[in-house]
Amino acid sequence: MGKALENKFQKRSSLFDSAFHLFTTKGVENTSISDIARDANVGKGTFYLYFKSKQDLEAKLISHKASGLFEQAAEKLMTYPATLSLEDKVIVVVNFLLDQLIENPILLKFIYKNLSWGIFRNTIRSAEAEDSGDHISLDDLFGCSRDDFIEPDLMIYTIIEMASSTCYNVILWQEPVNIEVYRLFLDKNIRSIIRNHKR
Amino acid sequence: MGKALENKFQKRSSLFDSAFHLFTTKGVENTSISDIARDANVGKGTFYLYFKSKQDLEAKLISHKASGLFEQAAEKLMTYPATLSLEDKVIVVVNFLLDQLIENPILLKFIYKNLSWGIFRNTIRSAEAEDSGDHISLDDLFGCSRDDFIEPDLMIYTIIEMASSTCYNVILWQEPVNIEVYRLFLDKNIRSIIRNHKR
Amino acid sequence: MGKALENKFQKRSSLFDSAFHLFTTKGVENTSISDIARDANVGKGTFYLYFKSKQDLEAKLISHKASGLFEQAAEKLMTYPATLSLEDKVIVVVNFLLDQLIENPILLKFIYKNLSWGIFRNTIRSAEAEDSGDHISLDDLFGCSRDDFIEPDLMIYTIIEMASSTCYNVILWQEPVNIEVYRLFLDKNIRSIIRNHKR
Amino acid sequence: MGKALENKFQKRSSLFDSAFHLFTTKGVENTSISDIARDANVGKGTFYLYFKSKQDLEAKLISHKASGLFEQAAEKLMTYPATLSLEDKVIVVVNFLLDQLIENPILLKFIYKNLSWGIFRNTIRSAEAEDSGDHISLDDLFGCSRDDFIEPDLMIYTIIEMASSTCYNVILWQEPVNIEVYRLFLDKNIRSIIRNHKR
DNA sequence: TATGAATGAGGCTTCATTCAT
DNA sequence: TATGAATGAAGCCTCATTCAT
Repeated sequence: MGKALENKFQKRSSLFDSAFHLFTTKGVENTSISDIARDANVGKGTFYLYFKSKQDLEAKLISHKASGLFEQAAEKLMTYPATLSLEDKVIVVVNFLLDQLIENPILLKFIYKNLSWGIFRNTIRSAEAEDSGDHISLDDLFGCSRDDFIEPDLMIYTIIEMASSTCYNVILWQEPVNIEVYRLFLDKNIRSIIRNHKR
Repeated sequence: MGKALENKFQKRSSLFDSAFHLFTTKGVENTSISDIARDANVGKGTFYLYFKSKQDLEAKLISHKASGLFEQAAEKLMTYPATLSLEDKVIVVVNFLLDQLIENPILLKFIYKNLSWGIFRNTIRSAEAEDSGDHISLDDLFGCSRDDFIEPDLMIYTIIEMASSTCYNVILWQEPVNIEVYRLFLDKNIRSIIRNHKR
Repeated sequence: MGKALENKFQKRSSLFDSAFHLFTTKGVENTSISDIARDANVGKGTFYLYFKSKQDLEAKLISHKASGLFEQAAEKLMTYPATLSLEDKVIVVVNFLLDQLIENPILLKFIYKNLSWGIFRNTIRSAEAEDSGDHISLDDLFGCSRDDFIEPDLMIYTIIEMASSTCYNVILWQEPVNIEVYRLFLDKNIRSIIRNHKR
Repeated sequence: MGKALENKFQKRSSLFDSAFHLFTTKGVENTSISDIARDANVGKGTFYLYFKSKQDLEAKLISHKASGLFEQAAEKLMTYPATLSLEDKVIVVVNFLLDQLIENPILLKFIYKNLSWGIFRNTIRSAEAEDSGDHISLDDLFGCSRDDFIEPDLMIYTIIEMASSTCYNVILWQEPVNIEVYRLFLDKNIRSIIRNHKR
């Protein structure tokens, strides 16, 4: 039983890995379920035992990858004193994510358009996903100082959207400036946004 | 001759309209070239007289729509005194675009992820496109006060990315706040970004 | 398992039969893959499980049919005493093939231009084909008396080309003479060619 | 009028040239009427003013090219004394054709499968073609010594089929021997065939 | 649970042919 | 006579999905 279960997880994991590899290499469009099954050394029919469709797999894969990122960010934050101001906490998190994506541009390419409010909410806040168990909430991330801000959700939303949408070109193509120059302004802009939301 | 030429423009235009309608209704993915041709009352082969592929049409359509938007924004700006500060000019333009997209959320849905640096540069700055003739430059938009700013391109880039990526959910789903609330903070944030780039 | 394998052979065989029927009836050009699949009571996609393209099927079909013919010729030759002169052996083989094609003009029509040096060498001599296993060599056919002739390959080549290219019109259209008249001269001419190559 | 007629011939000729070029370069199959018209600098509709279809053009082109060859062969024969034996005349003609095809393997490739009894008869003997006027008859070629042979048509047929079908591989691929070796045997074999038909 | 052969709908694209100019 | 835009039938091929083993 344990072995069967292990085997099951292994197959699912293998499908995830193959899909990620193919999606980032050939593009989601040009990757067929056959391709994924073949690459995962799994029968074509087996795919349907784990995922309803390519879209289903794609969503779960994004969720999976994004979860991993945010988890790591949360862990990173733990290493800092809890007394850190929210402003500094956000900076720490954003810069950590930036570092991750700089190191792993393929991951960036994949979750680019999806690492935004929708996925953030679904990934971080919800517990409906099957990948549940290891979720963290927004409040976990930033502590319970929400009362100090006007529209704190909007604030986070704006920061995430701005950071994720701008970093894509900067990291991948050094456009319109390289990442080091960009980081200076990003930090400044984030701090401004936070201040604009202070009560 | 004149008639033939007129007919040609009409066909191309008809294909554009049908494609826009179907893309925004059913999604680009679920729209086939057959669908477009049928909707445009045009033979399937006729499509290929005007576009190389669905991707080709999509790119041209985005460019076409975005061009239109920016042109209108530029015209709008003309109605203001030229002595307006760049800060105010940007605010005027962004708010104009916001108004357009609020009025036309379908257009927003379509150009959403594309109204960014890449398309902005290609659409506004370049003249290589076949749809040329009616392009406007970044300098036309904001005057020649670039020297007053550090990394003015990055500044514009950041503003465009932030505004376009945040407004999507706000306009379409009133998430995480409604557009009127959002506008207050957007203006503040834009002004902060501009100030952060002042020399 | 045995059943599945049997089913597979049956499908392939069915596709072969349908293709042969349609190719000889409507011509290769005018036969679509859809036609073949429909005639074989097989899904269109199934075709591609067995053949890469129509050309692929065509080549395999020619090889298949020609192999069959030459095998039978070889078997026929076995029934004659081994002491037969090469001249007589060739006459026996050619006349056997002629008889086969007279009886089966549709087969003649199909393999007509292909039953020549290229296909002969590829079909008879090579073992690289997937349909391998039942190939016979030129030496098997004629014994090892090659040393008695100048350019024995050229001799066989000339005979095959002459016989195959002439018999087409004669068998199918009785042009310029009927087959019985033709046979008299063919035998004489073949014997002459063989003598012209004798050392 | 003369100019219009000249223009007409020029267009037809241009279409012929382009078709020959494309047919021998890309193959008949892969050449579309559009290709031919474009290559000939002629409107697509214009094609249909001169030919009914690609097949029509192909037949006329083969006829055209083969006619040219045989005409030249006849002219060549004129330079020999009329007292030459038929055997020698045939050898002269065949060797002349061989020389032409050696010099122009592209032409060989094109008319290969077609330079046989059917086209020979249609090209040489018939007068129904639109390219008429410059035809020569079999009798013109060989004089009126037909009575000296049994089945003279079959004799010529056999020689033509043998020579044309064998020379293809020999000239183009030097298979199974090179052309110089082949020529020795070809001449011998032709002479044998003629003798086999002598009364 | 795992497989992969079979399916056929439906996508893309080409091209012969027509016809208004 | 000459053109080439327009057409839509028809071909090729892919692929998500099913199902018997």
